[in-house]
Amino acid sequence: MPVITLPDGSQRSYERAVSVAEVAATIGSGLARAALAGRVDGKLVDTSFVVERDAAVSIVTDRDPEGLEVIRHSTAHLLAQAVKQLFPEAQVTIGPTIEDGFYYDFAYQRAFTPEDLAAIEVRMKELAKADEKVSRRVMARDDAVRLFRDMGENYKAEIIQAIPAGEPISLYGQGDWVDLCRGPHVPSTGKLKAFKLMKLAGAYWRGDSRNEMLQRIYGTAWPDQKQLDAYLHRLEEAEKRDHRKIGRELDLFHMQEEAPGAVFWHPKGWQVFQTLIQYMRDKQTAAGFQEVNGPELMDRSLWEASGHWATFGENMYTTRTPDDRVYAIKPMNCPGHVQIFKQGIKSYHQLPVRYAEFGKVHRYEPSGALHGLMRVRAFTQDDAHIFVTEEQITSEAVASTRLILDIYKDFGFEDVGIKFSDRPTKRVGADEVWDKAERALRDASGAAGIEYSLNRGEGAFYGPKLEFVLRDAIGRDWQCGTLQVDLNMPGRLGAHYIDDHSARRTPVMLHRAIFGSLERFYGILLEHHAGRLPAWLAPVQVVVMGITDRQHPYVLETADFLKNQGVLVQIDLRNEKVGFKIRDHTLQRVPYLLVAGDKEVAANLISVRSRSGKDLGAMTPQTFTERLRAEIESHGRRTLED
RNA sequence: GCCGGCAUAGCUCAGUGGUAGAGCAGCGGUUUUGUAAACCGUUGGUCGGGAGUUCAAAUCUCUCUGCCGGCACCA
Repeated sequence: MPVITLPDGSQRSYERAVSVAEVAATIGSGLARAALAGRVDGKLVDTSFVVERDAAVSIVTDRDPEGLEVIRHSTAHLLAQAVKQLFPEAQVTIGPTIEDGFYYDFAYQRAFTPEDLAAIEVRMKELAKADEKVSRRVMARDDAVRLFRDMGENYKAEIIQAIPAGEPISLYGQGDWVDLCRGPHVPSTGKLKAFKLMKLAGAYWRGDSRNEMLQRIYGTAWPDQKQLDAYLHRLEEAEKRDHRKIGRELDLFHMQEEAPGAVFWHPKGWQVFQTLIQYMRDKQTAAGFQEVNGPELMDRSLWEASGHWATFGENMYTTRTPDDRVYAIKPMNCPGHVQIFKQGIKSYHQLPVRYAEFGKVHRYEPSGALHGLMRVRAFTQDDAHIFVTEEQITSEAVASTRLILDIYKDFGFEDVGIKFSDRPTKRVGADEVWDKAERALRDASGAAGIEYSLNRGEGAFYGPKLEFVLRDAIGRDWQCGTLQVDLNMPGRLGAHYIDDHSARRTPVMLHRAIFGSLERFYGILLEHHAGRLPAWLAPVQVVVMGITDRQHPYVLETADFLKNQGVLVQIDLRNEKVGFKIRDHTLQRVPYLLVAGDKEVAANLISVRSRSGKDLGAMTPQTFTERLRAEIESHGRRTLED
């Protein structure tokens, strides 16, 4: 005689044990139809789950996040069912849900083609339309292993084998198809109304590159067609802000096959790059950093001493010179900075020593990893190394953390996540040293009052790190900044300072980057702003144009004035209608367009239009410049449009 | 690096074995223009590189390179 408590607190009692579906039906027929799963005392279950004693029950529908999960998970099963019907030889493996959808990995003797994908989707729609009942049953582990092995599903059998023997295994079936699954699943395939297969890809079995490659089919699923369409539209919008496309359209940079993973910066693109560097230079100088510059090429012996040769060697470019020496092109700036630190004798009075470099590094990345500006082989780091005493670690780490978060705000990134990466398998230094370094970084995090998630085994080979992760305008995460405590490399490279007892001590080195890779940060900015860089970053801040060629002298004069005030300005004297010029420069995402006709010339004014199409009225060039300067100094927090 | 796809004019893209195309951009001209595309004319490509099949290859095959989407790796 279960008494069931619903989410609104109301209670219903039943004569006998009831299923979740029956509970839904007694509440209302609409809810019964919408029920995808249930939550019984907090546990997610199928609608067929039978409640035998008093419990808190809620009905999960497609309006609940869990409901959407269930839809996606069940759609993954539907995909596998369709694949097995069309390609009986294919073996199933795993099919989890992911953000916005799901995937399923299959082992099959030949590659699936885009045509196969279309056929699979058609079959999925047929199966959904047939509205087959989804049933759940439980069996002992070894029976399940035997069942799947008999079906020729060796991967699945391997997965189940890994489950502890005592645990019962739940199987889900629909029509002729059965799969191992924890569930829950929709009660019948007819609940799956809006899905689409997205792409084919390779994926290693168990995510290990030493294993064979399976074929992964990605799909997306939503409660209804409208939400599916909205999702597909979002993808199209995201494609429009692809930095590679924007870079070409705005003539910022290009890449070509003779220099894979390296960037050719065009004049406008380099202007932005320089703005980023200058901004960071000013911030760092104010924070007590000194800019240095180390050599690109250093002898192999130095990289052996630093530990790079052994632990990072396969990512390094090397060159053999006519005198038969082997040099490596620097993949990191730290060894160079240690050399600078080592010159002369450093006293503890001088610490912390803060060296910063806009250092261009080269790393031989796997060809498949390259991706526009986001993943390149030649990139510039805003790399700093702070040499401190052990006592200074905390205060310096706290100061760096503050600086990092402060700088991200200027770029409009308020949502910053922090990860703590501890010792990796491939590392240098004794475990006691790592214990100490990890403790120091944890203490510093505590002192800075930041929260982080743990990223096990992802530290650098020389020390643990904090990683700062930005979330961009379309919700993607990008790891940019880093702060690392290094108790290894200074000693390996023979750095020391003299302490207050005239003794030689090895300094601790903090590695710190804020942009991380300037190239990548630039790409993130382009996508974050969809190319509409705020005026303080824009390569061309203003275009001045006339209506006819009568205004040309005034246009030139105005542009000169702006230029002398430090504004990045271009003129447009082309023989075109003003509408054409407005369109052209708007597409180029120029923040402000200044138009001069006879009226403006007569009154010494300029008409101002923003790239968003807003008419900001006529003002003197002087007023415009002052307002633009205020916008630039605020890093776009206050604009002319406000 | 691995799996799959793709590579045609500056850009976006047609062209599936029989003389390489369109729109935009560029160039020349006309037009002197008031806030997202005036009009007319016109230049431009060893179809990513190499090899092969064929009377004939942008098109079929092999191979190399690069790019794209994933995986693995990672800033």
